[in-house]
Amino acid sequence: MFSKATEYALRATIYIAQKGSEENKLGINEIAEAIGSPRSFTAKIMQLLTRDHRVVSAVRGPNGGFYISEKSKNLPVRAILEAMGEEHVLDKCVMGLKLCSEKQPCPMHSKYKIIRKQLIKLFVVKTIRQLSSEIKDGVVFIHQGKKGKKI
Amino acid sequence: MFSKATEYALRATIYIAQKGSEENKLGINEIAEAIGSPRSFTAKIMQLLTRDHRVVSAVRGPNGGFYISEKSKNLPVRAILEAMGEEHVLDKCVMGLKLCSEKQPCPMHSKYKIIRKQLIKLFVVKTIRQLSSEIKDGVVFIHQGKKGKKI
DNA sequence: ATATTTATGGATAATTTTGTCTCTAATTCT
DNA sequence: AGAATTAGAGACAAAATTATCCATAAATAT
Repeated sequence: MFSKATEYALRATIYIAQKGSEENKLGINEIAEAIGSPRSFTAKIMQLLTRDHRVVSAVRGPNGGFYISEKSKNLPVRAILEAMGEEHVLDKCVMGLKLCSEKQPCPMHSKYKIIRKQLIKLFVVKTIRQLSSEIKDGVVFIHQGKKGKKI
Repeated sequence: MFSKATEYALRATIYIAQKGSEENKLGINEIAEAIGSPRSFTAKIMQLLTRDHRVVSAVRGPNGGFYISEKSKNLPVRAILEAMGEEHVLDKCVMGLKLCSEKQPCPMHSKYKIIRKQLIKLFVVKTIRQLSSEIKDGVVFIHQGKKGKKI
């Protein structure tokens, strides 16, 4: 559904929200290890999440690291998608039609729009805070996926 | 949600199901133009859809081309995803966790599972035939999308 | 049989996404 | 002030996806 980058962003943000705080900032090494993402790539992603302090905040130097302000924790999960420039995924036509709409619906439109509506709602009503408090004990954030060639 | 390849596969299959028949096979040029996909790339995709005559059938030579048997039209849309090796997209965890489950749910699991269920159902109950009969007049299958760099 | 038409298969190229490395800038501590 | 620590930024590399090209195989028509 989302790109690897956005998956990492979701995991990193929620992990930071749960484990960190302004007093206890988390370093990129800890974050990357915790969520099972490549360190340097994750650092890049953090740059997207931190610019303009929109979602995540960062402080350099000793005892520096990443944290999420209490205010930012009230942002909807969608804010993470926005920071990653993938919020359009929620609105997209299943068949990839640019012009899919009520006026010119693709064959799946009428059925999918109901699902899309719930999907959008999920990302808008759920806040980062709510999600971070929903992490169950023993849940591993690590994902080791591999893909084979298809064509 | 899906790869470009799979989007093209969905569009091509449904287009062929609606416009073609065993008596009136459609050529790759017509198909690619109709659905707004690159010709040669679409030819590759057709190879995936036609192997073992699972979804689409193909005949070479003059008056040859692609068509979908009446039997295949009764296949669920999911069969297209399977031919493209993307059926897992329907089951995937939103956050990309390999081990996301009832036992070890990611923070979005409980809410998303309801949506996922509907998504799976949509792809299983809807047949290619049903979708092909749902194409509204004047609907353009063409999509001209562009992407910018994110990182 | 031959020419024509159409898909097939393989190699290759372009683009995008993912991932790495290194040097720099900011911050803190002593 | 200087050393240490941490994120930031840029160039670069690898891998996956998307796209193109060309020679070949199969089928038809003449």
